[in-house]
Amino acid sequence: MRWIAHLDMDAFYASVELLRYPELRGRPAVVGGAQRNAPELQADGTRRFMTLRDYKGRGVITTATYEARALGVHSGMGLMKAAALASDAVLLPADFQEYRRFSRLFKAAVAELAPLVEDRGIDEIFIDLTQAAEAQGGVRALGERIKSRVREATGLTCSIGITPNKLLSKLASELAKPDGLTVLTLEDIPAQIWPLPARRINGIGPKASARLEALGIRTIGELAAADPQWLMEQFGAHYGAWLHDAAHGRDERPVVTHREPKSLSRETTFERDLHPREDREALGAVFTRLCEQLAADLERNGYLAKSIGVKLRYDDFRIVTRALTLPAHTRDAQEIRRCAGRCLKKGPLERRLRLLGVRAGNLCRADALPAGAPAAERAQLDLPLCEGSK
DNA sequence: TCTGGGGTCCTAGGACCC
DNA sequence: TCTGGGGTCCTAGGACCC
Repeated sequence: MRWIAHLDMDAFYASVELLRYPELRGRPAVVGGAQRNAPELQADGTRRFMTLRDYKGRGVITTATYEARALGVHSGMGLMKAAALASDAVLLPADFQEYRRFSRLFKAAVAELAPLVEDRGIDEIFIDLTQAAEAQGGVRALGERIKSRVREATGLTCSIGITPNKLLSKLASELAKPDGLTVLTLEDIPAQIWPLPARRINGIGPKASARLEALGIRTIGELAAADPQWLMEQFGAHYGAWLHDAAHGRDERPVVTHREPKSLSRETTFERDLHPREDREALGAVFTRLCEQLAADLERNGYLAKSIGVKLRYDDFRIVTRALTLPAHTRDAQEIRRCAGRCLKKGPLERRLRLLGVRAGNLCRADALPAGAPAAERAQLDLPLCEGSK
């Protein structure tokens, strides 16, 4: 029997901003948009904040304070749409460097008490508490200690769910937000989990939940009661079987403390849609910059890529991807640019583009190329051709 | 008032090889 | 004239997550 915790920082980006601007506490505020919205200091020493009313552009909300959520705005919502609902809400520019700093702080604080931590992005982790809880007075006591340590280290609150697996813990952490601690056992599933909407399960998104609803299934309990054979007919063997297991709270996935990235990418949405031919110059400049950023990312993280791809989002929001595999691994900006250019030529180029992205896939660690790697790859690394590597 | 940026995994068809 | 079975790699799209 395992004890797995899911820890979720409460309104993370917005809460980090409130540490900087405590005068905003209690006011609806959202994080999103670009750097140009930074609050300006006035002559009397107070800060003048931009509100959603003042915003013009294509940004979305990354995080909303609970006060802003009460007005109906939520992450992922376009800022222009949010302005219609909460025009007086303060708009703060996203400062990812600062969020990453706080992310490292809270993760380090947790690791002091329980070292088996799995990263789930900037503001979430899974923790395997099975060993640590025995030595530290049980799961609930350890959960409380983790919350205190996170608060000491960051000044921020988090919500924790502790159950026998990841799937249930992810659900449980949301049950008492913000600043909550929920411990569930398998016996609690019917009373605590089955009444929840099926959409709350990690892995049931908008499409699947709409299809379930059309089939008369709204709650996790209704999903649990559905015939597994029938689910497999409706959703395919793999996903259908998973839906059945998930609804019954079954999940054996381990907590994984380290993972190698499979791809790195850079993309940007233009302020106005660009036409591949009419705006060739502007598009080419952006394209080159994305390739240079991607090359720098590969270099900084110590990876080489063997496949390069582009992503195009047209003005009608349709997405097309094109990719090519290289003869040898690379992290050279010019080579990436050439390859991405060839990919771009494959895509339909009649419509205006809203977004352009470049992706590096098929990664390998720069220090892990086999000794017999082709000369071109070794030349990239400035390694002598005769020296063998491990 | 149109909807960011960075990822993962799965599926499916075609090429190519034995 | 008609027609195997398996395996891997590559490409493209789509659902989903934070």
